[in-house]
Amino acid sequence: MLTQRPRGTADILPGAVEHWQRLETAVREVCRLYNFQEIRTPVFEHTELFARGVGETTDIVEKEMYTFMDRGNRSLTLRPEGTAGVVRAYVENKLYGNADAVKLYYLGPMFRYEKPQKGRDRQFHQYGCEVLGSEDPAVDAEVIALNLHILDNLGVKDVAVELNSVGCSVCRPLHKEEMIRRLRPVADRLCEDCQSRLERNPLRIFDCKNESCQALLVEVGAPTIVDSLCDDCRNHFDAVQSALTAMNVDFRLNPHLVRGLDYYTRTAWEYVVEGYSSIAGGGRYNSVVAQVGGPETPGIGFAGGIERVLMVLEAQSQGQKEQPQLDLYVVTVDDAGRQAAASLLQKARKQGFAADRDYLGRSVKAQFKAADRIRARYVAVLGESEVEAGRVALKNLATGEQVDLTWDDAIHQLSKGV
RNA sequence: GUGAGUGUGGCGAAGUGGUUAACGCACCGGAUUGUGGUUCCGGCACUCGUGGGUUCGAUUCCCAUCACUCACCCCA
Repeated sequence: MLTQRPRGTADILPGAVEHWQRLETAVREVCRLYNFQEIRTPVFEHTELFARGVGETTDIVEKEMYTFMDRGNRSLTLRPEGTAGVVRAYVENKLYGNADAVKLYYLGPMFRYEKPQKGRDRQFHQYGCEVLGSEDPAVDAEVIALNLHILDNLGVKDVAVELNSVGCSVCRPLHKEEMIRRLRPVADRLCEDCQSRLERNPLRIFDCKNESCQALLVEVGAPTIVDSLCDDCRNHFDAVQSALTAMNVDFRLNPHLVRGLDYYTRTAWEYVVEGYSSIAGGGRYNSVVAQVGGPETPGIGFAGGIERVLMVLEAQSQGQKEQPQLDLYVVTVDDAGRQAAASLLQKARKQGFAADRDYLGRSVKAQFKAADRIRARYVAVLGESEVEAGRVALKNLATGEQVDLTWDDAIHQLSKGV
């Protein structure tokens, strides 16, 4: 147990961490292009924030939060998602004082107490963007495009954007009522899951894989949410679509798309790759800021699952070769060589070359194999004769060429070749 | 949370109620001794997830537990 990580957590080891860094770099770079700025908020917040911000009746709040009492008897919760904390920071620091809409992004660990499976850990990681202070449909389109840009830069292929509008506080309740009115009389013919969905979130019934439920929806003529939008929402949704088209962003309408968090209004979307669960998703949330105690402020954002994006990326990029990791590997053949090695290594490193050596006293042959394994470009052989002459045998591992040089010349040589 | 499956050396993977648990890869050493990615020879390494129980005896049978995988739920 001592040597076993907690369930649903992962060690990100060398070899994998490079992929994480690449993703993080892509997020930062693309966000810069769209003039989004990074924000870092605490990993835990007052439990209340999530209860109010994410929604009391969501699965997240009802059964997935990591909640604990601290020594001061405060109820705190490890953040299950990123938006609530960002909104809290926005309100607390009065960022709404800005004339412009505030464009923020974040990156970091999130926590949900769930049964782990592929692409679903208890500590997982998201990157996400939020825009606070504008309900311009152009913002919706821009945010949708932004993540597509990130995924594209990373080389994720075949990403489809699924788009829907889930209405607002005016039209959604009406739609919900209508759904319930039509389905309640035949509720006993719905599957078990859908019977509970009917009261909580009837929209989800459209997502049920059970054919009889789908047939029942048709039979009772249940309206989709997009068909029930109020004029304002309809216009907004139309404008978002034209903006996306104008930006050359492909999307497909999915009238059944529902997002899990209660706070979404109007635009809701997901990024899906065939054969995988959605790798990112977002939505507009026009009531969250007020919900959390700030001034009535519209917001919109998305979050991407880092593990999920990397999973797709890995599956799609089989057989990509690694880059050389080391410029120089010092092979020592005897005590004289081993003693001189440190000095040669430091000289090389101070010149900006990545350099390493053997510390296990292994044979020359084994040291060469090690140099190969870590893809060193050059090997410098140091033995008594070299040390006495103040020289090294420098071998290019790719070409097999080996030359006898002074240390300075050898280090100079490192900057040449590939 | 529900259902199913899996858990043997660093990795992959055989195996049986009973003396020293195969093999492959990797790793280490050697092949006239200071040179790599091929070959040959030799070697190191396993509390058989963990804890109980049955048994003269269990890695192999039973129970529990932990972890992982898959599906559902839900989500990133």
